[in-house]
Amino acid sequence: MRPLPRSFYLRPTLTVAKDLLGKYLVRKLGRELLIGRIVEVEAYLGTRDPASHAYRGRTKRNDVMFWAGGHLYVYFTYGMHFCANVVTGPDGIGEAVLLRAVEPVEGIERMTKNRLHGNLSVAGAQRNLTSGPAKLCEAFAIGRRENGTDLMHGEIMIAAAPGPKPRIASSKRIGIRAGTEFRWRFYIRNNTWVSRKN
DNA sequence: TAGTTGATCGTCT
DNA sequence: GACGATCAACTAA
Repeated sequence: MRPLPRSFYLRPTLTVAKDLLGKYLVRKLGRELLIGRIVEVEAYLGTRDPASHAYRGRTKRNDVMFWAGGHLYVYFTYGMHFCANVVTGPDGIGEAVLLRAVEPVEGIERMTKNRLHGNLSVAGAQRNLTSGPAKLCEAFAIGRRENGTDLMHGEIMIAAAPGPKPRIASSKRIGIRAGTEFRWRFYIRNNTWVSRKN
């Protein structure tokens, strides 16, 4: 499995966001391989988007958002959770796509163990494993250390996946106060692993 | 089923 | 000193 090339991420952020749906998120963890099919994302458009971490300019926290496309921006929130973004566009613009949910494809046992070690419970069904931005980070063991990871290097990457292009739906973004007028959440229609129905 | 709340801490004001 | 790109447990009806 090979990572998508840098050029994939250097395109307009909304294009990349929709194009990420159906792709594989791949994590090499020692000898184990974790794979999830991306089913839900949100776009954050840098300094022109009031909901974006980059809205008020470059800081120590959001610095990675301003790197060139194809890096991973991981942030800590609510005192306990991590969320992962794919940086998009050329160097210096501060745009990214939040990974909100994936469908587990491979390494489900490892993901379950990772979830048990974290803050969140895996209560009940397997559909709770990766159906939210903090849940998928816990399952894939993505935390502070992974902030700034280059997705070209292979440790964490996004790869092409088999199958037809998924049917895409859009909605308002979740959990934000400003910028609610934009429908920049994209997800695969009728997919069980999407974080909530809409 | 919808709505509310506690947990918990780094970052920015 | 306030609050968040969350989640799960709880309450009410």
